[in-house]
Amino acid sequence: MGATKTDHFTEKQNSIALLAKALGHPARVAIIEYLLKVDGCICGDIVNEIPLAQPTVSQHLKELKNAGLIKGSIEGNAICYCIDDKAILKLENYFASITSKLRSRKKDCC
Amino acid sequence: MGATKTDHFTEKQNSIALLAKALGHPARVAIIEYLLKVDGCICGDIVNEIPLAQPTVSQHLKELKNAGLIKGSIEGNAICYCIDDKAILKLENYFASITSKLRSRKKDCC
DNA sequence: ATTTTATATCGTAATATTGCAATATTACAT
DNA sequence: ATGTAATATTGCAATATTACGATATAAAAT
Repeated sequence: MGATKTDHFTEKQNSIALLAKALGHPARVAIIEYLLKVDGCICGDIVNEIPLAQPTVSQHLKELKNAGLIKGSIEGNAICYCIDDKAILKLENYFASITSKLRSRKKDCC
Repeated sequence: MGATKTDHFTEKQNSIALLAKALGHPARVAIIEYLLKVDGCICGDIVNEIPLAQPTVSQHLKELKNAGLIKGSIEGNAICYCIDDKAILKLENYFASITSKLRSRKKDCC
């Protein structure tokens, strides 16, 4: 069938999966890292930094935006994209809570 | 064409994307959370906890294992799965380094 | 030896993703 | 008004993912 059965899982599980999925492609990881490197918004030139054709980059940007990982606002004839801190923080908190639970684990395993 | 161009990105970008992709499905997030809840290895009964058919769960387990997020070892006629701490730690560190850079960001944006 | 239990693999259908050429849109500059 | 630059959308081909029934495997229990 091929369509994810999101209705069987909790909202939190779905939202984490959505964010993770958006970062599940190296081009999108590279975009995030580039936005981080330029320290703030970036108007234009993302396309030149990512080794993929312009429509493909545009599509990846759209997916990052849909997932809430980046925000974009029109700035003249360019577009200003930047990381949405909240989403990254959500991921950090999630993994931090997992590692904290792992550290307090009693049983040693595997 | 539909095949990810991994060769254009750094190894780190690819490895983060691989881990993120593995968590890019709510069933796999649910599996990780269940392994966390039972505090250690879990031999059997993962299938009963995830609302999907047994072959589907088995496939998701395989993907988590391929990505290095879980380890599995045969334990009689059952199989013992548990979280691989290193992978989760890698993700936590990655997002922590991003948020730390975000916090020290000069420009306020968007 | 046979049955049961736990898990994996195969085959396959439905759907999603990836990538890009072609084209459209939109704002700015001339 | 026309041209240019930046980005988005459309359409499509190649490939990947998701899900599951059927079947295989392998250890434990009877």
